[in-house]
Amino acid sequence: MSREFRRAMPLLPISMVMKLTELSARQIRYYEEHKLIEPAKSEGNRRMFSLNDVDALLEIRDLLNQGINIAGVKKVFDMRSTGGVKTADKVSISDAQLRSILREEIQQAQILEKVSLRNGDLPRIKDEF
DNA sequence: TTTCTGACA
DNA sequence: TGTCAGAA
Repeated sequence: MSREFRRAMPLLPISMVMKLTELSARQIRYYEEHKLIEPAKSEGNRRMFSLNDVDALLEIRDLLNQGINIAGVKKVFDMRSTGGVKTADKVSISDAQLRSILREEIQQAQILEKVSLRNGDLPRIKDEF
């Protein structure tokens, strides 16, 4: 079981992770703020990333590129650690996960649409007075 | 020199 | 998200 141990070893400085993941330091820190990753810290409060962190960041990047937001990424991660879909597909999200997320994305979009409609009504109402 | 945090656009 | 300032 030393494989896992090594993958969990915090070895890389943020500069390396930036190159490995194509992400900016700003983004990496932002994802950390949102608990998507939890890098270890070392001398002088510097972040040290493990290979697992890099993997996580790569997935976060892909998920984000698929149009999923931070909240969605969180759910995917939570679902993996929490419930059923443990191993298997790490390459691509399972259909169930994708649908679950998409469903909420659609709901959000609908809500936004309503909000914008309401805002659009305000000016009209004002004009009537 | 590199990275950190906080803040503004 | 990018970028800047000030500190370690």
